[in-house]
Amino acid sequence: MERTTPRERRQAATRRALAEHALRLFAEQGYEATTVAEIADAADMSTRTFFRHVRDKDEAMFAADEDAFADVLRAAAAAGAHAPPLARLLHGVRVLAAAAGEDAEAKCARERVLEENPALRARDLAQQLRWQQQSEQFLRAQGVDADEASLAAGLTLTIWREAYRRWIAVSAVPGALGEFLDTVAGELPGQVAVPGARSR
Amino acid sequence: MERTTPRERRQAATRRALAEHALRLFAEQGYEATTVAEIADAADMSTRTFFRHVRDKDEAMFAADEDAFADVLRAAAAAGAHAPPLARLLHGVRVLAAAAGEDAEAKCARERVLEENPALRARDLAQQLRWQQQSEQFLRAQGVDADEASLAAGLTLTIWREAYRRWIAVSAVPGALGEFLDTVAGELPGQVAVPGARSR
DNA sequence: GTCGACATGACACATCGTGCCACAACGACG
DNA sequence: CGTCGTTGTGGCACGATGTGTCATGTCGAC
Repeated sequence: MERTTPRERRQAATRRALAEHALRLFAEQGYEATTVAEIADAADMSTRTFFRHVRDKDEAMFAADEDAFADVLRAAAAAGAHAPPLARLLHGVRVLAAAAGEDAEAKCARERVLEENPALRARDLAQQLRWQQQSEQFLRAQGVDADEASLAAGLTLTIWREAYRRWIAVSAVPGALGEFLDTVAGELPGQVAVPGARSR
Repeated sequence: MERTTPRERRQAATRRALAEHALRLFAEQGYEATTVAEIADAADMSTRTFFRHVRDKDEAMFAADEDAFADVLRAAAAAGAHAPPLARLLHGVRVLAAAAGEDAEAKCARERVLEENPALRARDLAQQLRWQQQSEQFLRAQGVDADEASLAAGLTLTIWREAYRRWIAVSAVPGALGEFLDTVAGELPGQVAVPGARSR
């Protein structure tokens, strides 16, 4: 059932507000030029309280994403254990694709900020790695072989990233991200068919 | 011909020394517990000079890796433009596998440090992304279609990471990394064959 | 109304990273 | 021989980040 307490809801709202203000300020005046005090001011809190809600300045921008991934695994579980591991995970990330389509403008702004700030890009990649590891654990919990689970999770992330890249390249046309996921997944066999294991 | 000036060689040596001391100190006493002053002391320089050789504390550990990737693209170019894009890049990363086999202990220590410090892990991922982008540009310069180049570069990185993970899992047995590369590449067709593009 | 758990603020503090100036080594040039 | 410019380095001050600690406020339970 997953009841959420008022306290949890209030904290989630605070994180969402922090993420919005951080993204806006970073986009407007740059990451380095924005101080923690400014973000905290925008969100009506002291800097000390700021650091109680997010670990550091970087995390302000990603604070809201933390909770977005549980839906992916829920959808993946709904795909059923009869499907191939990669297909299960792909079914899950379609949920993420639908959610991203909701606020395409924010995703573009976010991507511009990541582009210009290697530190934030690094943070983003680290978050994706955590998602990959959670996906791998999910598959293993469903009985998938360890190596196969790891590779499938890695491939899923690669497909997601490539589809996302193409989606941003076309200015995040609503709904197109899901189609790109299918397109990229369809290109995989052609990529891997020939080279393979030249086992000596 | 690529002649290196004495100045360049001296700076490279300094970066290598910084990387060794940083990795050792991070492994011994932890990343957070190690101050810039300690690393600088170990390398016989002031903190001010430390920041003239590396951008920040993180980069101290990665300072030596910067130059390692050119060899990969050289080897990839040697594979010839008749091979499929993925095969070309895989041929390149085998060079990296051979180099990594030289100092397996250092790679294990490094991996332990990365494991325990999300900030360093993030930095590592960002470096891998830069390599991926350079690989993509390399393929495009060879006439490969943009989307195909991007996907091939992403797949290569996924294969590398999975092979590297398995190599570390067996305590970096000398020479095994190259074999893992072939193994993982050989598993790809089985992973992608079935799920593919369920185009509606 | 009182109590306890929790959120917040204020202050001090260590550390990080940079701007600026000073000093030393070294070669070029008159 | 002396002066200049370049390069590498250290010292110092400073803004900014992030944390420990204590004090205050808020809110529900009783």
